[in-house]
Amino acid sequence: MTVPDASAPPPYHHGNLRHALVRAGTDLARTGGPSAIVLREAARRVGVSPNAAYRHFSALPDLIEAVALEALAMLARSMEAELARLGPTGDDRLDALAHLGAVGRGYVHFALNEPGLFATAFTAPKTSHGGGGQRDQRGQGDSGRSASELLEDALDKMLAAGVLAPADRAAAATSAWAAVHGLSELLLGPLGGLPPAEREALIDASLELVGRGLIIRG
Amino acid sequence: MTVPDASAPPPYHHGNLRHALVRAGTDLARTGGPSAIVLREAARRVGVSPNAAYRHFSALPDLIEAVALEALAMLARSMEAELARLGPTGDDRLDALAHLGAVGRGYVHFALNEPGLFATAFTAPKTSHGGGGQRDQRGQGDSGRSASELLEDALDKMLAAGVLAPADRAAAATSAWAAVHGLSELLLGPLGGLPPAEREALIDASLELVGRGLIIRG
DNA sequence: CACAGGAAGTTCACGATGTCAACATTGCTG
DNA sequence: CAGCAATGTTGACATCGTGAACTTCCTGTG
Repeated sequence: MTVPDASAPPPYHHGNLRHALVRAGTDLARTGGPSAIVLREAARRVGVSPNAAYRHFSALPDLIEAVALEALAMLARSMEAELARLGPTGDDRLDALAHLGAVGRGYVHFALNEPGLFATAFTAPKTSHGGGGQRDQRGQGDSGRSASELLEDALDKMLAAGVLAPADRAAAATSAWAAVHGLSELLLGPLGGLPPAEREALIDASLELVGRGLIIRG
Repeated sequence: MTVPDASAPPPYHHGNLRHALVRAGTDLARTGGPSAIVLREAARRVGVSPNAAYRHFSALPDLIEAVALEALAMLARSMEAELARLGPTGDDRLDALAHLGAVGRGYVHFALNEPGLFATAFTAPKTSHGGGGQRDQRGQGDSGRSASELLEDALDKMLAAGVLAPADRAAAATSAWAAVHGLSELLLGPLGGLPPAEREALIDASLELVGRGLIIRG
């Protein structure tokens, strides 16, 4: 279904090498994290000479960054998926809280389901930011919104529902992100051996702590 | 001052190669993170053949793990340093809160001051845990307590002061750790370009959020 | 419709790295 | 003082990222 015409021989030179390499790189990262992305192996899997990659990427870090962008998009999709299974309760406040929780859950679950890609998503964006005008660096989900934008949306909803104090709004994004990101890393690293049951309980507890910290006092 | 006897020629074979290699590896990690730890270079710096390292480490990951342990110890020391500058206020509750804050601040500051070592501290402990009886895996600070133990101490103090609900005690450690760890990673990664002033404000806000989430309601 | 231009790949080559196997050295122990 | 075992050294390999030069083959121009 991906290939429109299977009978024809592979097009011109290859067709779309760049995309194929990113796919191969993604597969590598999936099982071994960013350091598993090895240029020669990716080329090998695509059936092309190692140096062919240099027609599409300036160097290895460039490929890795492309994979990271892909991973970021998947992260966003995971959050969207969790959002999609949300039923409105009728109470704006509860809805807003649930919204934030879903975003967080989607985040942590992506990390747990795709540890290699998750790790890849957060490494080495050191390459020049180019011009400087663009506020978003791609990596969006199906809704066209990036992971961080989905978080901001959730916080805005809380603000609108009156569960989040305007004064806290600014730091809320980073704090919430930090809590969820840290939890993910911990679950993948030091707390790796945790049984699924305890793990889920911990996720719930942590998300609740974030909520408690954010919610307007009283 | 580090070398007790500078007049004598280097002892037997080398003296204490293992330690020297870990030191060299630490220096490498300091500027480039775990991936900058390269066996041959470490050996080169110590003035020894590459393969000499294999008398002390089964392979590269083994060296990296040793460096990670060293980094963990420095992390603990950073937290201890922050604790040391704490003046008792007379109020147990405030003391407990300040204690937790200091632990968190020591954590984040270490991450910011030693990004490479911080990154190294949390990577690839995948090697077999050996027997299975030992509850602590080294990496202690000068007080003999590891970073995670220092956190637990802070939480116990909060419990004793009545600021932390016993029911929350279990998840508190992980949640607090996650928040602080995530904040550190974010400040080093996606939020890397933040000006110091904003950064400090963010740290304060995040630590306060953790406090708010933990503190007994009311 | 041929053909030049250039994009996309290929082949060769190099230096660096992790690691294995065999060999050399040296301090300690009986 | 002899030999053993720990500690280092040499030599060799496969693999990796990457640069330079060469080859194919699509595509736009006359």
